[in-house]
Amino acid sequence: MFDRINTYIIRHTNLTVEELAYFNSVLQYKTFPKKTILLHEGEVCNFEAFINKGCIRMYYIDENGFEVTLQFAIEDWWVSDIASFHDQKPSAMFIETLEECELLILSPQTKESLLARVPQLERMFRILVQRNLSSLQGRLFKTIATSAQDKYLDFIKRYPTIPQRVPQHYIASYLGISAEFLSKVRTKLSKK
Amino acid sequence: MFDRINTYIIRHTNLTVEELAYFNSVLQYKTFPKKTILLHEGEVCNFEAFINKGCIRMYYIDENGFEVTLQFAIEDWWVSDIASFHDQKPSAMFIETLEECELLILSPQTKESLLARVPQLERMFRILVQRNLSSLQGRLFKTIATSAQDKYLDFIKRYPTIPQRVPQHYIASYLGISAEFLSKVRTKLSKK
DNA sequence: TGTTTTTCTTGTCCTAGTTCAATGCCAGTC
DNA sequence: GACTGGCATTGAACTAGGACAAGAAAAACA
Repeated sequence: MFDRINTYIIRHTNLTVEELAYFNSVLQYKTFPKKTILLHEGEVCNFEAFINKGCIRMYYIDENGFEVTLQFAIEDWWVSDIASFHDQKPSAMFIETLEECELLILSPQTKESLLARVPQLERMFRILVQRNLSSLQGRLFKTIATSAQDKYLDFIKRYPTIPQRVPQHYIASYLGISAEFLSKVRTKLSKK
Repeated sequence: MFDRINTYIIRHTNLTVEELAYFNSVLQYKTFPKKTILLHEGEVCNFEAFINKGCIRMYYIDENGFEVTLQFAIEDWWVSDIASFHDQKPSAMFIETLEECELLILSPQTKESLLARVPQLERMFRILVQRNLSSLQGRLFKTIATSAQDKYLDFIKRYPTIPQRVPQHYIASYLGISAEFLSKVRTKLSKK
């Protein structure tokens, strides 16, 4: 049950055996069926979850019902609306399972006490957020500066396993293009 | 010289007087003229700087010379390519002063030893990055989901002082629209 | 002060991507 | 094994915004 996350932790920290055991002891293991909404817009996000198995999507919806996928997350990723989680304020996004999921969950309280007891994790979480920030910066750049086709090619290169796991129109909403146009881009590419 | 940053630190932490004094002692104060490039694409970013005075722009340039402004930063902001700074790897972005600037600078080494000596700052920097991440998420959403006009209106609402300080075509490149089109949006708005 | 450089505006034409609507295509599921 | 509801594809008509060019205005500079 903790194999996957422990491998992850060992790669990113040098916790002692005791610390690791303590870490495991505060995690809450939970499974969710496909298409479960874990976080609704307007709710406070009370989890930071490590994906042991499954696939999750984070997205925004505007007044007109227009959807933008912020992130797909699969095994070994952490998911949370970190701002909502941390400041305990209402979230602007949705988080939804796309497959049946096994998650290892931290609540704000357990994370707090975990960080107090194992300060080294403070660093790990900071680095995690930094990586996230940096890749989001790069993505914003690409979103603005490159064509639909290039964004799509870049996407399948960066996340080669995602297209097999999620419906194509979600990928379109990640790239910031319409589902129809993504389809047209794909047929054009396949003709080459 | 340290008034501004100390006010900032006091608001975000509860350092002791000694810790604060130590923090001040490791900061390097430097001034730069307008239009100085502080970080060039391809270089390793060796600073994390608090802006005591001035205005700075972070941006990307693609192969065709197309520019995207990632961020404007003014007094009380920290600027750095955090991924490059932290991992000591080449940056993909430029950082440039738009006005004469007074900066308080941390090098990777001083930041490292600072965090070791004042662990509370680890938390402050993590929160800083989290805020950054969260606002970038919101921005990506708006970039994809809203019209040029709405993006511009949102921008001047969020950053009311920036338009007086930076050329308009940089704002266009922040919004992801052409300078010409921003001009057209503005004349249309002023006619109403 | 005049000169040079940078920034801003305006118009025309153009295109990448959207919207809408129709059709076909599975994968469940009763 | 027929029926359903989500997905994907395709086409036609449309539009937000881009590219280019040329001038006006405003800063910077000496």
